[in-house]
Amino acid sequence: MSGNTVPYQGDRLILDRNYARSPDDHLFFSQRFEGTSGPNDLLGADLSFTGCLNSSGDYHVLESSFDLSSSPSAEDFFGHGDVVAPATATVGIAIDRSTSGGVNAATPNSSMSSSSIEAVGDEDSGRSRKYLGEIAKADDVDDGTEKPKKPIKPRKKGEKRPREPRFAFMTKSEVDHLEDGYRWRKYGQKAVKNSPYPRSYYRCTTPKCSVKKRVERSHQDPSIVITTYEGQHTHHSPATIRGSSHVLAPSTSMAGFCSELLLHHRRLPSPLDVQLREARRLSPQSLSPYPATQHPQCPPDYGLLQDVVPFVVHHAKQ
DNA sequence: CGCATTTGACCAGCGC
DNA sequence: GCGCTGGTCAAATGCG
Repeated sequence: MSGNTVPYQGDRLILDRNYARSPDDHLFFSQRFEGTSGPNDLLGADLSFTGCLNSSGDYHVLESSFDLSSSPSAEDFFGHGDVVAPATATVGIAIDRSTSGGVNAATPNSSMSSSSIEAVGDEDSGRSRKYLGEIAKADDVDDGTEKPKKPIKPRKKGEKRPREPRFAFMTKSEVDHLEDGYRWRKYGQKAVKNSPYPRSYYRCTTPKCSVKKRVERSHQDPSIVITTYEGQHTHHSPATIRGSSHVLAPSTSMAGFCSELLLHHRRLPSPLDVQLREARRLSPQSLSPYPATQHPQCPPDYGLLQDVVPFVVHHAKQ
């Protein structure tokens, strides 16, 4: 795209490349921004930094994610209809590590995307592993010997571990683990190379739900939390069942993403709002066609939320 | 007591 | 083959 993206490319690319360690990680972006970017241009430039106002990294981050209206593939990703304005401190990064080779939109919900979402690989490699481990343990009982600490994994040689579709995004937040309406159990934490902040691993506590998410802070900007969802929820959000959320929770990781946006957004500081208004003023055509408080599908009092929520709800209902 | 978190160890994949 | 790193497991521990 244009050269004005270059100055901001640096730290953001570093940040994101920490995520995209394998070619598969790039898949989604490569496809989504095909024609505007080289295949290895992870997100940089081509995520349209139009309307950048100043050197605020956060703001550019916003722009990169939600300037969907100017992206030729915005509808490919979010489905047809309204486009959301960059009115949140959360930054979308789509990662699809599907091994199916297709362009699985990382939004595993037909209501959000017309792309077919196929089951990717086995149900849950980790769970399968555990399951196999349990079998191995059962076998160990027979010989009466001290069982090995780790189960034997009969995975075939050269068989690549299948990956669930992933969807990652960045959120400016002081808390690491954002509420998204689902219940998560932390099952691990690891130090991340080149980052002083550990990465936490969470798994949905709902039985038979294989969704996982990773949460880590950006070492570039510690105020940014990077959350990566993997897999699809097989159930509704408990929060939705309780009727405590505006989000319709269509049982997808995208729904989790959206609800997280929503929930988190209520904690955002107001300066962001100022930035966004200014962005609209300077570059209205690249942003939402609607004023921040007058989105046609949303009551006027939601403030910035409506730039995100109506879009989500609208598509979730379809 | 049941559930969640912590944490050290293990394993797979990848690059050299 | 080896080492590094990410991802996961599971026992120990904490907490309500």
